[in-house]
Amino acid sequence: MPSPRQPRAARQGPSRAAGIPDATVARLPVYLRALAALAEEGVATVSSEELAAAAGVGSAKLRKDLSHLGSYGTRGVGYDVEYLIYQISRELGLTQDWRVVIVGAGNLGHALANYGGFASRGFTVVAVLDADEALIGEEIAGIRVDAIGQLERLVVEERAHIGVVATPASSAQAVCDRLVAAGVTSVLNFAPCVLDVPQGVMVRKVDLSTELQILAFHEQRRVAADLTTDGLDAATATGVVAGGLSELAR
Amino acid sequence: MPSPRQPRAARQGPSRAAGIPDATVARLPVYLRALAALAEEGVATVSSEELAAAAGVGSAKLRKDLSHLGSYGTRGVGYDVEYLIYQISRELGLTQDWRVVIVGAGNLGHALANYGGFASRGFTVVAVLDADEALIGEEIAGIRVDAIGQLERLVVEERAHIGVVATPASSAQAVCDRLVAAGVTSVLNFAPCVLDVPQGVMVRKVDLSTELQILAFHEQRRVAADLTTDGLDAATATGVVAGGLSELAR
DNA sequence: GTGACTTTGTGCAATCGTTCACAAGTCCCT
DNA sequence: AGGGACTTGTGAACGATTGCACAAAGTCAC
Repeated sequence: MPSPRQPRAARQGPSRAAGIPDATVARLPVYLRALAALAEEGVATVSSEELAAAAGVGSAKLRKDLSHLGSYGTRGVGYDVEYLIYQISRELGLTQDWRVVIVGAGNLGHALANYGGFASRGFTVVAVLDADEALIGEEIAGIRVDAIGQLERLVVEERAHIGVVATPASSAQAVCDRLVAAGVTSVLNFAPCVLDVPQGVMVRKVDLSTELQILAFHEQRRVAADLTTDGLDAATATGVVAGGLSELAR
Repeated sequence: MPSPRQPRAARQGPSRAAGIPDATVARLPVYLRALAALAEEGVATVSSEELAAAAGVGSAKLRKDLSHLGSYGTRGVGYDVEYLIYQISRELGLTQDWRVVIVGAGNLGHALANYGGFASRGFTVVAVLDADEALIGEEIAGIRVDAIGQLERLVVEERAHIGVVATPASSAQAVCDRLVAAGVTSVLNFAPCVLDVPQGVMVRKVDLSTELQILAFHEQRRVAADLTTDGLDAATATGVVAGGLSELAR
């Protein structure tokens, strides 16, 4: 049997459909935030060097990223802050309002619903849902917590685009399925699990535990390197690590 | 050939020092979680195909990732679940306990301190700090909230490795500086801003707002595509987009 | 022990992303 | 008006990551 064709389903990768690389898209919000801070200070124009420093990237990368949107800078001068804010916002789709449903009103759901950044840039929380009777009726950030049973009705009535899953992992997939069935096409998942979705639905995951584990990896690596300090370079550290592995190589 | 040696620049990128690519490290926690779920179900061995499906990646990628840790599989059979859990845990540094300080006991700090995933895998919250007098003394998940003034003392006394910044953006940089000065070498930043740290300190950012904006980009892209391909199936979306854009067209 | 079957580990090629280096504009000063 | 200083936008080199295809290495049935 020659290569059992992958059923193409549940493919995370969404879109080189239009010419903006995913890596660039992921950085645009950072630029936008840096620009907003500059605008706040009354700065009218920035060079790629300055903006890059504020965003924590290299200037060449920043210029290439922005070049994917168009030629919005002026040579010899830099970028007009307000104009660039507008262009990036437009590209990201922040000029329209996106309606968000949050499922799960536990600690995390509370934090999310109260998060100021939501409203600030075109995102409106239209519903907060939970399965726990005790939470239903509570008001979070001016929004009443509804029963999970209202999910389908609210998604349709409120024409929600984005669903936020802030439930325990055990119910995340079921909640996600219901969100998608009701018409949600983008899901932001805070539950520590992989969500299966039909082709065409976009999922992004925010995972505290994963981030901590990545930090732990680098901490451990640092400690291993420290053991070999005093004039020894990284090559030696590599040796030490390899030695650690060899302990189990047989 | 003059061989233009890279000057070992103080890049953010920390570590090709040892052979594990960053992209692989970022996926190891996902594999670990999938493996834990399998172990829970009593599964003893998995093939790369099965594990890859559970983790949402391709099987070739998974095998290449695991090959960076060593040869822990058995050809013709697959991977022993328990053994692989142990190996990945060890590589990630989860076999030792990492002490975590959380700064900010607002909504997010509460959620983080209560997050079960912390304790489950080698992470111990040793302190929760806040500047708000009203919160000090409160107990979250069995830990008393201390005043921000205790930061330096607690980091040193508790020998904390990792700092979690869950404060407003306005105080994030100051808090981060104090954490680093006190001896923290890894920072997990939830505040919506870029943190400057000295060379050698690792920062990772978790940013809700960024994730939402990335989703918005793809939503917008999808809607635009629907306009060209589909007929008037998504009449509502059509109206919304046209309206949203026209509002800014002048 | 043998042969059929399964699955890993990996060289290779293609793709994707980053960095360098510089021509082409723009502004300012004289 | 012209020259010098500065900055963008981008071709090209480089490096990292992904996906393919298959030999090597094991298991299982008999």
